[in-house]
Amino acid sequence: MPEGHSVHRITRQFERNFVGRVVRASSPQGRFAAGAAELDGRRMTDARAVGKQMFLGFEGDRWLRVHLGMYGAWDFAGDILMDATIASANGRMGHTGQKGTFLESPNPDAVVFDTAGENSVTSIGAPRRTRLRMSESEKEGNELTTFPPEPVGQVRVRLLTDTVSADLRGPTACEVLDPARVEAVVARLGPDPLIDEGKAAEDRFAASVTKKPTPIALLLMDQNVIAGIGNVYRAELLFRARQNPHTPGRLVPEEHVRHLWRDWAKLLRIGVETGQMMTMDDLEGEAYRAAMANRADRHWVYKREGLPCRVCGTNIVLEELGARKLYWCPYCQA
DNA sequence: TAATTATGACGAC
DNA sequence: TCGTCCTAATTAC
Repeated sequence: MPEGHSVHRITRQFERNFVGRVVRASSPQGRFAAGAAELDGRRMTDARAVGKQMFLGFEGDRWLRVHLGMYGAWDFAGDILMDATIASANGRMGHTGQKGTFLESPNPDAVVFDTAGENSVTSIGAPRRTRLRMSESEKEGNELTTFPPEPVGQVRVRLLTDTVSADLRGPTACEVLDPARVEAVVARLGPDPLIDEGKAAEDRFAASVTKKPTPIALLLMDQNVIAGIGNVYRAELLFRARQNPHTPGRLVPEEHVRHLWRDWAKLLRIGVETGQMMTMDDLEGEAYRAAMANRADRHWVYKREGLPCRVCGTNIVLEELGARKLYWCPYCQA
């Protein structure tokens, strides 16, 4: 699945191309006909991500909650605005803030057009007529000859403006909620470093981990403990911390726990900026370029079972833990 | 053409 | 711990 970084990127795509516009909603597949009818004709007012959850806000206090699950995807087509500036979220209050609620707080994913400031990375530029699939990675599709394109396959929801369409397929969750139910979903999630900044969020994560007997590898995947981490980032974060995956949370040194939080915040930002799950950011020069170019060279341990560890040469181990694959180096992470 | 796989999550035992 | 749900791309036969 799209881990946290992709959901934040998709949210920004909606921010750029849908927020502020009147949206036609339909369910070509038919399985979301009632929900689509409820949204149809309303203006989209907001687009937010927390962990792997995305919330699209519409006039009249309607929210579309989407979770892509293992293989969900959004297909955008039309004259698409691409490559937004990464918003700086300094000082924003997140959902673990002391006052207010998630929906009342400023949207940390809001695109900031700061042409003069030092946070400005790229300009938006003109829309480009194309197709773009956004899932765990992003890729452009065939040339777009007619707009809107004919729906292909199992399209649960199609959202459509004058210029852009977005087709949702394969979601594990897709439902219309009122604000109270959005708050309830968000309240159950652990902190997300892009929403919950500062020491309070780190403290909350540390407190949650250091009192549990559960292996740290399972805690990192528990969305109630920390939001947005999936199987790739889990394996890579543990290797980067040289942390044994099986150590119970309460026995992991608190400094390691805090390191994991900060490292996740770092990798998440890199992921949102680049659209790649780049977990070997410490590499330099040619090694970095090779890692960016070749997916197989991009990770320390993920999907490298049986291959020698990049640090010590010991074979990377694959084991099942909680019905998911866990990759780790038994020597470096002893 | 069929089997396999996937970067989730939930509910029933 | 298991079964279940969601879909498409890739691989095997």
